[in-house]
Amino acid sequence: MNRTLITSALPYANGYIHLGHCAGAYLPADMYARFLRLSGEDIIYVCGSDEHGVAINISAEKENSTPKDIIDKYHSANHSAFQKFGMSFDIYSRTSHDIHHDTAKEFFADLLAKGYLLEKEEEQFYDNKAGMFLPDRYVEGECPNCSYDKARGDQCDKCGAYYNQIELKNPKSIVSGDTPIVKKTTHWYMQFNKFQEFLENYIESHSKEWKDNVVQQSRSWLKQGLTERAITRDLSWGVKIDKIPGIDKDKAKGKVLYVWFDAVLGYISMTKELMNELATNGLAKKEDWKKWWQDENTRYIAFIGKDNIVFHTLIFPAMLHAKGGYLLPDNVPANEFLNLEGQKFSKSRNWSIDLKDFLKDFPESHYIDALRYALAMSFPETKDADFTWKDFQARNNNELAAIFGNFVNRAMQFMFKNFNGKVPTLSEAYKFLPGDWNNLIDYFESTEIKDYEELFASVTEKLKRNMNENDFLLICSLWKGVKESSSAFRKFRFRDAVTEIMNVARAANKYFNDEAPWKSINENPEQCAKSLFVCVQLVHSLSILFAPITPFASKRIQMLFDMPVLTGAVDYKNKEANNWNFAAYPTIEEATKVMQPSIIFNKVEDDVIKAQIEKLGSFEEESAKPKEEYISYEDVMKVKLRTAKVIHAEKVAKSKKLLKLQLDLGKEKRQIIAGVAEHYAPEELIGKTIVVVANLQPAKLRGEESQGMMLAASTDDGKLCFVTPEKQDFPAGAEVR
RNA sequence: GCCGGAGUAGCUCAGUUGGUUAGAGCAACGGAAUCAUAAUCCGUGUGUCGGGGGUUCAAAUCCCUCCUCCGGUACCA
Repeated sequence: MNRTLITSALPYANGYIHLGHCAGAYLPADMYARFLRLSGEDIIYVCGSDEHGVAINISAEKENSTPKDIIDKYHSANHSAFQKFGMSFDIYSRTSHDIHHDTAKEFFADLLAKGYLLEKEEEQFYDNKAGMFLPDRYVEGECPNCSYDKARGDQCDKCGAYYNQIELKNPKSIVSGDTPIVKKTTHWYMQFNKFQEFLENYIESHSKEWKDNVVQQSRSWLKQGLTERAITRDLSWGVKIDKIPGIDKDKAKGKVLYVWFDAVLGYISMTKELMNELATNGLAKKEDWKKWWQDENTRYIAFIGKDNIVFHTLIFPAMLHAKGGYLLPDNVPANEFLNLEGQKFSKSRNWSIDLKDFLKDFPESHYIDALRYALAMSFPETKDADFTWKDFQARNNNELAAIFGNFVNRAMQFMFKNFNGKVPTLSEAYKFLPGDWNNLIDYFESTEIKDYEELFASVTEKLKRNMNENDFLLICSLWKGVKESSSAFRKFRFRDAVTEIMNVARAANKYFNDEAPWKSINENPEQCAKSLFVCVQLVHSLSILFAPITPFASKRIQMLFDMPVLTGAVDYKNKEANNWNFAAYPTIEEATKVMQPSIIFNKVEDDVIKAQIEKLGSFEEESAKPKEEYISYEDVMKVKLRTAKVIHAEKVAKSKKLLKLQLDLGKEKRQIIAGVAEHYAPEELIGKTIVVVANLQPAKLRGEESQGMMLAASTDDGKLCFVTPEKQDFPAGAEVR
């Protein structure tokens, strides 16, 4: 039996999952997992919350709670949303568990012992009052580059410059508000440069079968050359390293693993956790996690979004290789990004659909199936794709409900009304049909496919004794759908797989039309019985083929028959059967009792869609207004604003956003570099009177001196307009207050 | 600016290593049918394959150049 380990990128427990995430790393993985389970493969699908990192600390402080509260909140919210969405994780755990900490520490200890980690002493800010070092965003100060006074420790939000935090001017600890002191601290660096050649070979050995975007991005990183990267931080929240064997306890005190180092190891620790759980039920041994991570017969597939590529193609593989004995990903099928109604997902603009919100508005399982289907049909497999509500509606109404749902409904209703709720019994004239159907599929299976048409034409009359052209064509379509979808799934071409499956439902509708049982029920009841017998097989087969996409609907359909339900869900006791290929065979016996069917997919009305579209971009309740801090009158007076007339404006060479403005301030002339080139053409500005900050410390931008700052209003979504005096002919150089 | 990616039918997208009249689904139009949620089935495409140039017997596909869009990165005082 083939063995496949599947993981999806661990969602960060500091926010809610939205549809973009689902389309990127989760739904494809779930479909793949369900498909493989239905194909009789031995698989586990592992995922969970990533619960460490500075951002969680900061959120906790902002919300006046603890990191534990934050991760509990988001972990349980995301876990429950995923469950309702039909995700078939074998385990959805969290990196805050002890077993994870132990696993991460073991990796660290081993890499340390092997000499892959470098200890480096560096200067960092230390808050005496709080008694802690101040990593990244724990310190604010004036940007050394642009003098912005709320610049963070690692990067300035305003100008985007990166620098070493001790370069900040007037630094302040955001913990105590005190001015921090500079103190020496030790951090550990992983020497990724030592794996450059190994990783180049690794990437090139997969360059043919991996997606282009994945290979390209990995190559691009390798081309720049891998460098040493810090893998520890001074923080109280995370995997503590001070008790690791062989480490200097004093130096390691107060240090935790940098989140990117520990998060990817979550896949391993969660696998261990799963095996421990299964062991308590006698379904596995505790040591079995090694089978999944170290046995060469296991394939490892890591599903991610494109933002995670290098972590899974370079950094994690380097870690696994350094540790030794571990499998590297066989494939990293990264999706591109999903847009929403033509724009990027954005929480701050409320341009987003959180999974939990969808589930709240559309709690019925058929809507969840519809969402899965609509997303699957627009997976960003080769390029960024777009999700629109109208597309969701059309996919549901015109395809899922009209083609698949309608076939199931018309066939089952007809049978229920005309055959007393039982699968029709075949008459003497059709008694060979089930057997020949089986033989036909066996024949197809045993033949190499060059051309479907040719293959189908090669079937002799002997193999289809009781079949007419309709029966034969339908069986061919079914088998082709089973084959082609399977091959598409294995190539991670999910949209193609779903299309192939939908084509089977189309063929089934055509069969029903061509056989016209509503006519033959009177003219030729024996043929009518046969038609319905065939249709019932198709209903069951479709429920299996659709299971990776619409597991809830598949379950409802299969519940109509008195048979085991097969949706590719987690089931450790029934692993062997290859139900995927079995879907091509007739499996429902004559005279089987069937339950009364009901409509499977309801339509989505226009007003529902309209309401959802209107919700986008608007905030339901007034979000708590950010508290503006008051400043003193003196502070205001410190800023000298003056009117200025633009004499000349031109683009700064080789820059996208910068304009060089020559200004008349009455008594003097000045040059200002302004980042407005994307909003104003130079000639639009010439002659305008604007307002500038006159006493700003001069700075150099792109080699040009800038002596002030031009006032402009801007919105979160990037609109910008400059501020002008109400009377445009107002004298230049006038003070503004 | 640099590095990636993209630009194909009204819409959403396929087009594998260059090879016959460029495809699918949806929408639109015409027809058939009335078992079924007016749901189905059949038929219907004059697309400058972003523009221009080049290589080739042959280019959506390879090369050059320009334009537009999206990421990342470097300049948003």
